[in-house]
Parts: sequence; C-alpha cells; structure tokens
Amino acid sequence: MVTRERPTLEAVARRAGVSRATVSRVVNGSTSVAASIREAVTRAVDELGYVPNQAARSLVTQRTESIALILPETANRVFSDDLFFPAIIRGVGVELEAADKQLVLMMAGSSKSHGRVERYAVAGHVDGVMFASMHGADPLPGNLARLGIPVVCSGRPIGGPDVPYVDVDHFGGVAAGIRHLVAGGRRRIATIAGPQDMVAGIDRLAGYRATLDEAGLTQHVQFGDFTRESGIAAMRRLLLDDPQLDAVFVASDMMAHGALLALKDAGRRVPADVAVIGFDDFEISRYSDPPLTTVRQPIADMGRTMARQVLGLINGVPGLPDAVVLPTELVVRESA
Amino acid sequence: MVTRERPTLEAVARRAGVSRATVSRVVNGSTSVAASIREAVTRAVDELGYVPNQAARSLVTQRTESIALILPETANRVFSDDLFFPAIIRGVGVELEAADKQLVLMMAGSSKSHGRVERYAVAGHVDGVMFASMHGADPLPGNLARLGIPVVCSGRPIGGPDVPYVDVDHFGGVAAGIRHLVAGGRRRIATIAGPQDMVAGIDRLAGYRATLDEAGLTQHVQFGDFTRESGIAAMRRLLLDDPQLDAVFVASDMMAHGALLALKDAGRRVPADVAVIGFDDFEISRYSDPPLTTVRQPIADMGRTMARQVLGLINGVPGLPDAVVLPTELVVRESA
DNA sequence: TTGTACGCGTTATCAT
DNA sequence: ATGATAACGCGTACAA
Repeated sequence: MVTRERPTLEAVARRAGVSRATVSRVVNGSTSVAASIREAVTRAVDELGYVPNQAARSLVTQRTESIALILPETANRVFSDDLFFPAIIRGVGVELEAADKQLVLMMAGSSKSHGRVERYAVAGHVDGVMFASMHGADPLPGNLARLGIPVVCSGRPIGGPDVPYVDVDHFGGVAAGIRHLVAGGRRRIATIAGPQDMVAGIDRLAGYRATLDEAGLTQHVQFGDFTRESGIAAMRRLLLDDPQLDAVFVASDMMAHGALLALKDAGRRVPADVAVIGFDDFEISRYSDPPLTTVRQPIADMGRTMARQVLGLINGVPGLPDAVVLPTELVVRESA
Repeated sequence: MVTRERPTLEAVARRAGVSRATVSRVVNGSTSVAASIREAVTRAVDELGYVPNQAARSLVTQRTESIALILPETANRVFSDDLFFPAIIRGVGVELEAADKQLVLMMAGSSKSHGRVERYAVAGHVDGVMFASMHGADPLPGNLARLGIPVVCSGRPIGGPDVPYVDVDHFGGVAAGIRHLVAGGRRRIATIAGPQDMVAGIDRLAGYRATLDEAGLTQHVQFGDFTRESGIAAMRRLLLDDPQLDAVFVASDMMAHGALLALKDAGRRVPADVAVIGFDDFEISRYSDPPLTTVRQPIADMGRTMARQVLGLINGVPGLPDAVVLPTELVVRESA
C-alpha cells in the first residue's frame, strides 16, 4: 500500500495554466475570478483529485475546524451501560455536523491523560473545547479559557464559574419529585445521592434536603456513584437504616434501577410498600419493572446547547449568556 | 478573551540563546545535545509555556497523531439506547490512549456527511481510519485504502474484503444458540433477523438457516433493524405467523428485549411457552425479565483489536493479518 | 481580475 | 554538538 502523492495547489495551478493564488481563490470560493478560468481550475481540481492540505491551511488561518469534547473519565467508565455520555455525544454531534466541524473525543480519566489533553488543546489542535461530567474543582477548563481557547462546560463548574456553562435545573426537578411523593402520602422519604464531587450529585442532594425540610420530614441519605451496582448497595443500606421507609428518591436512573432490584430482592412491593423516583429518564426506564417515575433532564439538548455556545464563542458572536439552565420535568409512571 | 500569543520555537531559541534547530532537538528528545544546553532549553520551554504547533509539525512530518472512527450512521441512531457503539468506542479509546493518539469521531449518516468524511480523511487530517457498522457495499473504505490511507473495518465488508477487517464468529455463535434450543426439545424455532444490508444481519441469519436445515426443522423468519421497537413488531408478526412456536432466536439483545415484551404482552411465558435467545450480551440483559440467554460477542475487544490493527498499519508492522475473527460464546441464563 | 512574494512554525539536511 | 537554511502547502497583502 504505497502512499500516492497527493496533488498540491501548485500542481493544479500548472495543469490549469494559472497561478497558485488563483487556484486558491477558486477553491475558497472567492468571487473575483473570471468564469472561464474558474471553470478550468475546477476541472483541473477534479481531474487531479485535489484536496487542500489541512495542516498547511491551519498554519496560516489559525483554525482547525475541529472541536474537542473532553470527558474527564476513563473510557471504561464513560461507556459502561450508562446512557448519559452517549446522549451528550449525540447532541454535540448533531450540532457540530450542522456547522461542518469535526468532533474530537478525548477521555481524560487518568492524570496522565489529563495532561495529554491539556497539551493537545493548548497545541492549537482544536478551535474550541467542551467539557462534560466534571469532578471536583478541575482547573483545566479555567486554564484553557485563560489561554484564550473557547471553552464551555456541561454542569456548573465547582469552585467558581470562571467559564460559561450549560446545566439543568437539578434543584427544581428534585423538588417536584419529592413533592409528588409527599402529595401521595409518603412520609419516610429516603434518598440515594450521587457522588459529592460532581455538581449533579451535590445539587440533587441539596434539592432533597431543602424540600424535606420544607415538609418537616426526617432525612435518610446514602451515597452511590451513579452506577446500578452502587444503587443496589445503597438501597440495602437504606433498608437497614430505616426498615419502615415508604419512598426513596434516587439521583440517577441507573441507581434507581439498582434500587428496584434491591427492593424486589428484599420482598418490598413498588410502589405499594415503597415508592421510587429516579433522575434522567433514559429510554430504558419505560421498561423497568415497574416502569420508573423519574425526573427527565434533556441530556442531548445539553449537548446541543453546549456545542452552539462554543461555536458562538469561536465565531465571536456577541451577547452570549455565561450560563444556560435547561428545565427538568417530572415524568410520572408506575413506580411512584 | 484575547488570544494570548503562543511562544514559538524561535522565541524559545532566543531565550535560551541557541538556534531553533537545537530547541527542536531537545523538544523531540534527540540525544545529541549537550546536557547544559538541554537544561537551559528545557527551562526556557517551561518559562515560556511553549507547546509545539501541531499544524506546522504535521506539515513537515506528514503525521497528525490522530485516528478517525467512522460510523456510517446518524448521531441519533448511533447513540440511541443501543450499547453497541459505546462499547466499540470504549475499546478503541482505551487502545488509542495507550498509543497516545487522538480519536476523531465521525458520524456519516447522511450522504452529505458521507462526502464530508471522505474529504476530511483524504485531506490528511488523520493518520488512519476505522469503520464500524457498515451498510451495504460502501465503497468508502476501499477508496481510502487505495489512496494509501491505513483502513480497518469492524465487520467483514460486503462485496469483497479489499480492506483488513475485524469481525466475530456470528455463524458459530448462532449455531451454538440454536443447538441449545434443539437440545432443550424445542422444535418450532423462529428467528428475528437483523437488517440484510449489514454483515451482522446476514451472517446471523445464515447461521440460523444452516443450523435449522441441519436439524431438519422448518424456518420462520421476520426482520428487524436491531432496535427494541422493531423487535416488538417482529415478535408480533411471528406469533401471527406461527402461534405454536416454542422458541425464537433473536439477532440482537435489543430486539430480544422487545421480543420479551411482546411475548409477555401476548400472555406467553418465557421460557415455559417460548424460549428466547439474544445476541450481544449487553450488561443490561442480565436484568431483563427473565434474564436473557444470549450469545456474547466481545464488542469492546473488537474495538481494541481494530485500533491495534490500524496502529500496526500506520507503523508499517509486517505480517498483519487481513482478517481477525473473534470468538463468540453462548451465555445461558433463564430465558432459554 | 490575476500574479508575485512573503510568512505561518516545524523538521531535516546540510555544513561547520 | 550546533547552526544556517531549505522545504512542507497554503492564504493573502500588494502590485500589476
């Protein structure tokens, strides 16, 4: 498999009997080119199969036409059976495709890869950067933004929103869920909270605490890491903690699914004995046993919005909001 | 947000009081540099925060250090609740990260984006290309390979394997599943086949036909497109077609899940009345009702293998196999 | 409208 | 061991 020489602008120019500059103009759609010459150049381009060299082009334009999506997780974690990341990628992909940009996917779970991602972005290999699923007070987004690289985060950054972000209304969604439980007569409402180094985990727990306070009820909290297994384990601890509980608000659908399994295992009926509410509204939650009542968050929309924001930043669109918060919505099915 | 001037090789050279060439040598780890000078250069690099410009580097090295994964599907299709693509990406991601290459994800569902992807790859923006989930006799992989671009496909290409590929043993997996059904006394074994423009759909149906022939049984075939909804619909048609059927082999776990729902809906018990076998072994299939007996295919391994193959091609590793076929394995749970 | 010539930031080939 | 210097392929002032 020998690499065939790719034709250059020079080769096309020779073939068409014009200068390189003219070919460049035709290729880039400049209007100030005579129709006859344009036609000749176009033919030469086709005959030679000329395609512009992106590296050379970037070198002078300072643009790469590609945008990175950085996931501070290991590949194994990102693509387990959790559908959050796929949905983000879907939204981002749709929007970038429409803008004719390429999506560079970077997983930065280890500190080694974390550094690699930083160097990559700083090297000017992408025109902009999006972050999803951040842990703790990651300095990377801020660092990149300070270097003048357009950056947008999904999820309000912990430790000071020094970069634009897109998030959903965690608090309001949780409150709606809890109020639904209270209205249904539930009084011993526990929660399985998410990791407290992520804003989704923090805000949903805050929503639980505030709404329970409001109703004057006692709190029961156990923590998971958004996986099904952690949901199973947390539900078991909760049952040990308060065998009389009659409802549980779970901070993610995957963990809620785990809770359902653990409850069935413990002989509890859902929702007769214990009501369960999740958070996400994955497609699959329609098919759990029983179908899951859950707080819907528009994940793909977050991806789309994030992409639009970063494109706006790149193009210098004025008046972009520093923060966009998308609404959540309680979807009532059978589990609560 | 002003783009801060990035320091160039030239700037570092001035600061360290040496030539550009020497700085380049230090940055690229050449041994023939005096220790004292190397130290001075390193310090200048740190102080200035110098990072090599990738475009300039690519221009001369002809390498981009990034590799594309092309999915000939729309973003919406790729990241539905089907876990096939996420698993492929996971495997690819792990392997590329180890090799310090960047993953460029390209979804090419429309013919417009199909062309864009081709131009992108031909423009030399990536060092190699991987394809997953191909439909029909797509000429793109062959075209790119002919241009000297390292290409590997997941799934044997339809219409002549003119490019290296990685696949799984569809036929053997299906045969094992069907024989298990026959051994369990099932005699009216239907199948829900996958799309016949994809090798996974074709080969699994071929396995069904051959193994049923071998056992002298009558065939009942309905088709789906690997989605849960199509599985539901196909199962209903099958029940209409042969109300007496006592088993169904389904060409994917998602469709099998749909079949389970349709059977329950029709009042059939699984496996008492009808045995069900899927194909994939997604994590979630352990939790279906009843837990799904299925043919496991090592999807993430396919991704890893594919990545290793392109990397080998790129590095000119001799003796790479044109085809790698990974084994499948029947996982018996409760549905059959 | 078209062509000339320069510069983008590197790496690589020479001398020294 | 180190330093000039020539590519690499393209866009674009500037000149014609």
